[in-house]
This record gives sequence, C-alpha cells and structure tokens, in this order.
Amino acid sequence: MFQSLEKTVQRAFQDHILARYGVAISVVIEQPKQTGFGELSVPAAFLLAKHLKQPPKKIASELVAEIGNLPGVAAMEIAGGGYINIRLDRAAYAEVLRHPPNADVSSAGKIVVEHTNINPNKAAHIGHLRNAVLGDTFVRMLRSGGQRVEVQNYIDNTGVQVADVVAGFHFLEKKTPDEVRALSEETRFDFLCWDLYARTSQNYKDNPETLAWRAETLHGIESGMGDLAEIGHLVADSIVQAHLKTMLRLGVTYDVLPRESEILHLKFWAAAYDLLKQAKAIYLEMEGKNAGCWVMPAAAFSADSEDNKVIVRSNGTVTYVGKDIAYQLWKFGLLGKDFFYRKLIAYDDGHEVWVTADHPAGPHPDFGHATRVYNVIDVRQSYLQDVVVAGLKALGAKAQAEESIHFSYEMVALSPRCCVDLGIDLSEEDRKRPYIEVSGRKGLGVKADDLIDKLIETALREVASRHPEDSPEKQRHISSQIAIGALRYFLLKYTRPTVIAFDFGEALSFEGETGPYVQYAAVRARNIMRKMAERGEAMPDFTAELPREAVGRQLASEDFWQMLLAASKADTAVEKAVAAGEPAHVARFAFQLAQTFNNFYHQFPILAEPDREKKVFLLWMTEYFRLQLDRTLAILGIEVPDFM
RNA sequence: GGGCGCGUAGCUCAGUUGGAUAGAGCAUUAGCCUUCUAAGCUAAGGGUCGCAGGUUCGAGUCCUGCCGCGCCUACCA
Repeated sequence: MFQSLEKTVQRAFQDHILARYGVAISVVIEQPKQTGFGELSVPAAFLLAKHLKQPPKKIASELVAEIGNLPGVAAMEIAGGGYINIRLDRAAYAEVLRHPPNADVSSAGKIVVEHTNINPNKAAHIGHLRNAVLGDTFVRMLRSGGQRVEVQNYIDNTGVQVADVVAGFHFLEKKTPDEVRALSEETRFDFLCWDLYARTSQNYKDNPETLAWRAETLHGIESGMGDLAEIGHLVADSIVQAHLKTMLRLGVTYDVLPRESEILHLKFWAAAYDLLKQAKAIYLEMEGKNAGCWVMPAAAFSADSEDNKVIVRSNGTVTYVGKDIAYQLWKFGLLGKDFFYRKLIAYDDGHEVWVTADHPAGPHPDFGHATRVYNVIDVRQSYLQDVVVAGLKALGAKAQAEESIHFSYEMVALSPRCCVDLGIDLSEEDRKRPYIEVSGRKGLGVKADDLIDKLIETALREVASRHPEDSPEKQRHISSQIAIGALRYFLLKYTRPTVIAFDFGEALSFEGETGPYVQYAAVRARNIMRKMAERGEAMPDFTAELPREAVGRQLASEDFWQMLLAASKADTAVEKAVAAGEPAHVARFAFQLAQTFNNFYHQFPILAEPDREKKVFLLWMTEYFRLQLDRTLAILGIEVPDFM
C-alpha cells in the first residue's frame, strides 16, 4: 500500500519535471525522520537546482504549484531549503488498508535456495543454525512476495569429515557395522559422533601415521563395499535424520536433499568435466607445482591472483569445487542429467522431503531448473563460490552466472566469556582475541540442541511461575515457542556481514530487542480480543460501525495516524529487505512494530473506552496490528504462543 | 603481499541508491502494577560516527591515503 503510493508520487514528479523543464532526473522519495514533516518528502528541487542554476526553494514552489492534485495526497508544502513535504489523505489511506487489493502471484521462474549443508558427521552447532535460520527466513521472505521457491540442503556424505568419523569407529574404536547401527539407535548418536570426531582429529595430530586411515576410509566409502562403506552410510544417514529433527524444532524444512554420493555415482561430475574441457574452461597443467592437474586459470575468477585453481588432482580425483560446479549446473538444468529421487520423510503437515537416489525409485516432483539460485554459505567460502560462478561463465552460461548468488554471512564465533562458561581453557593469545572460532575438529562449539534445550528451560521457569495452573505439556509447548522465537530472532537481528560473538547472556535474554518481546506484543493484542469475548461482548462489525468518515475523524489524531502508518509498512519493509538480501531488516521492522503496538497498548485502554466510535476504531487498530505482527513473525519463522 | 569485511554511546548492534536534530537494545539512574498480563511503559545521562584529506548545497554513508581487527588466499571440504 505505502509502497505503491510512493511509486505513484515518484512517477508523477519525474514525469512532470521532464515535461516542464526537459530534465530527466531520477526522483528520490524519502520518508522524513520527523513526523511533523508529513509522510513523504521529495528533495528533487536540490538536484534540479544544479541543472537549472536556480535556487532550490524557487523550483520547489513551482513544482508544488504546477503538479496539480495527486491521488491519495492531501497536501504538499515546502520546507527547509527546498524540500517538498507531502501529507497523505488519511481516510483514503485507511480505506485501502481495509480493502486490500489481491496480491499478484509471481509468474516468474523458480528460485532455488540452498542452505544448511552440514557435514553429516556430528551434531549441528550454532554456526549451522545461523545458516539454516538465515536461509529459511529468506525463503519465507521470497514466498511472502509470491515467489516460487525450492529449498535444497546439500549432503556431503562421502567427504573427509564423514570419513574421519567412520575411521574413528572402525580403527580407533574397533566397532563393527552392527555395533555402530546399535549405537545409531541411541538417542544422541549425533552427540556421540561429535566427541568421536574430535577424538579422531586429535589422534591424527598425536599420531600422524594414522592419517593413512583417512585415505583408506575414503577409498572404502567410494568403492561402496565393505565395512567402511557400510559404516559410512550408517553415520551419514542417521546424522542427516538428526539434523532434520534439530532443524524442525526451529521450523526449518526442506524440499530436496541432493547428495554427493549421487553426484559421483550418476556421473554428474563426468558430464561437467566434459563440458569444461570442451569449453576450454580448464586445462591440463604441464609444469610447476600443479603439474598433472586440470586447473582453472586464475584470471577467470580473480582479477589479481596468479594462483590457478586445481579442479582435478594429479591422481585423477575431483576437488570439492569441481563437484560444486556440476551441482550448480544441475540446479539451472544445464547439465543434461537429472538425479533419481525417493521420498525421505513427510512432516506433520504433509510436506515431503525428497532425497536423491542412484537408481529409479518411482515418480517424483520436478526439482532443479531454477532461474535464480541463492547459495547460503558463510563468507569464508567466497573464493570457492567465485570459482563456481567462473565455471558457469566459462561454459557460456552468462545469464545463470549472474543469477548465481552467494548469500554470504559472517561466522558465529564464541565470545571469550562464553568459552569460560563452557569450561574451555584459552591460550594467552586467544584470550586477547575479540572472539574464538568454532571448530568441529576440536569439538569446540555450542551444540544446537543443547542451546535450544537451555532456552526452553529458561523460558519454562518463567512460564511456570506465571501460569502454574496450566498443564506441564502446555507450559512446555509455550516455552518451546518462546525459546525458538528468542533463538531465531537472536540469529536474525545481526546483519549478514556481522560476526556474531556468541554469548549465553544475550542469547538467553527475553527482554528488549528479542523475539519474545515481539511475541508478547502479538499475545497482548490477542488478549484484548479474548478478554472482550470473556466479557460477553461481540467483535463489532467494522464495515457497519466504522464508516470512512469515522475513520477519518479518528485518524485526525496524530498518534493514531502515526501508529497506523507504521503498521501499514510491513509489506514495504519485507520487499525492501528482499531487495537488500537482508533478513535482519525484517527482524528490525518486527521489533519496531511491536514497540509501536506496546506504546499504543499502554496509552489507550481499549475495552474501557467509553466513546463507542473510538472504541470500535481502537479495536480495528488492534486487529490490524495483530494481523501485521502475526504476518511479520511468520516470515521470521516465529510462532505466536496462546499466552505468555 | 593480494582479495573481502569490519571500526558508530560503557557493552552488543542498526543506519536503504548521500538529506533535515546520528538511532535501538543491554547496562546505569529516577518513576509507573486497584486498569486489556510489568517478558511491558515513561524519562534522564551517555557520541570529535578509527584518523587525515577530498568530492558538494549537504558525508556515518561516496573517493584517496593511513591506523587497528577479522576472514580468505590447499592437489581439505
């Protein structure tokens, strides 16, 4: 609503300026910081002053006098050195909010968002949570704008990390596949692997000769036969299930899990290899340190670097980047091959998750064939992402290269204080650092499920003391919703390039700029309606009891108008956040919206309001706020509890 | 060495393609529960936006240089 008005005004000024002065400038529309200056502000006169060599103030008065009436605009005035401030027709504005036009569904192509991508060899940690929550929220943002989105979660089930855990079971622990299977049926297999991974890594360090285990395990896994391969499947499959379960606690779901094993078995890489060779995107290096390797020239992906990137090692095996190029080509439907698929699980709502298979397994939905791809991967992988895009470009897929977006974000690290909380000894050197990097190899990190459990316990103490009469199950459910709200908001409120130095104190806070603060506002709005029903009052019929003139009368109050205006900008905020690729902006909007509502709530006792028209209006405002809060929270993946 | 990012209140962070008096939260201080739930509200203090230049009507935002911090720069993924 607000945005379309903004566009109308923008176009009107631009056209008028072109017709009147013959100058084609791009007119900028701003929102004045001070509410007294109206709702929109046009600084175009400053820009024109330069072209016309006339004082901005004079031009501004000409514009205002000559542009005529604009729809939805009540008044225009000149302020400061030449700003044109615009005041909207409040009643007309509210009228549109009450009868919103149907949103159009985008007919554009499918967007693929790839996120989570956790190595299936250990429990998920907070760093993985940032990835998943960022990706999931961006998906929700895109979908709210009518986009068709497919969520992919890439599973590297044949890589070194899985191999190291397999080696740990086989060589270090001397476990048979059956014994590992028995262990995997224990509740915390992902935690067990977390420790084993750290132990195996330490063992490599202490006894470097045991690194031979890794090579042997990788071969075993690749051959697909024998104990090592069997343990490999057991570990990867059962850890993937654990990750899906962890992510579901946060409301994060997927459509398809493409696996590295199928990239290899279905010869995706072989196909990409041929394409790359044909296009001369890679060449066989004859001399130097990379002799015998197929490399991509540095010039393709980096302006300055002289280091070519090895795609195929001298022993003939492909690097991770090579496989990633093949995968990226498939996402766009450029590889000329497709996976087979089988259904992995269905969520309670019926939504199905599919996983790739290496042999036909019946009918399946269409996957891939994206027109745009977002890869949610942390910023440390920028170099590799550049190589992948360069690969696409070299193959002549210029358009797809431009639609390959590295949705990067900074890591989650541990604050020094957090390390102390976890009982981790820090070296003198580390203690001086602003934050400590999480390391799966060292077992250094905060496990996702541990953190969620801790959040739930914290919330439960509060819920139990506020609502002792409710059942323990209900209390736990509410606490869980609050915990997830707190966690998702915490991970989303930082902009992508900001390193999160994780700190239990801040993550466990439910006050101030937090998820529960926003949830609380939504709960309060609902409580008003509930209280009214309890008192036997019916919800008024707004169309009958609140005609346009009445809304106009009430909106004459500056407070009401400003509040309504703020609440009506939800769509605009999400749209801008999508354009900026920044979920944090949605989080911030949600917080501001909640602040505005809390203000409204505190300032105007609604049920006790004696004036009928005003009371009905206040109820309508409450209902509008509630709707906007619910919608915005849903985009953030945060549920509104029944009570708090 | 090169590339990317960061430096804004005591702390943690926002700040859209340059706009009017630089904003939140936490912490501190002082108030507000007989009212639709105080996970809330009101108010106060707290800033040479790393430093130095430049561009212009206007710079936290753009350009250059410098200082400090982090990440990347593998035949690991």
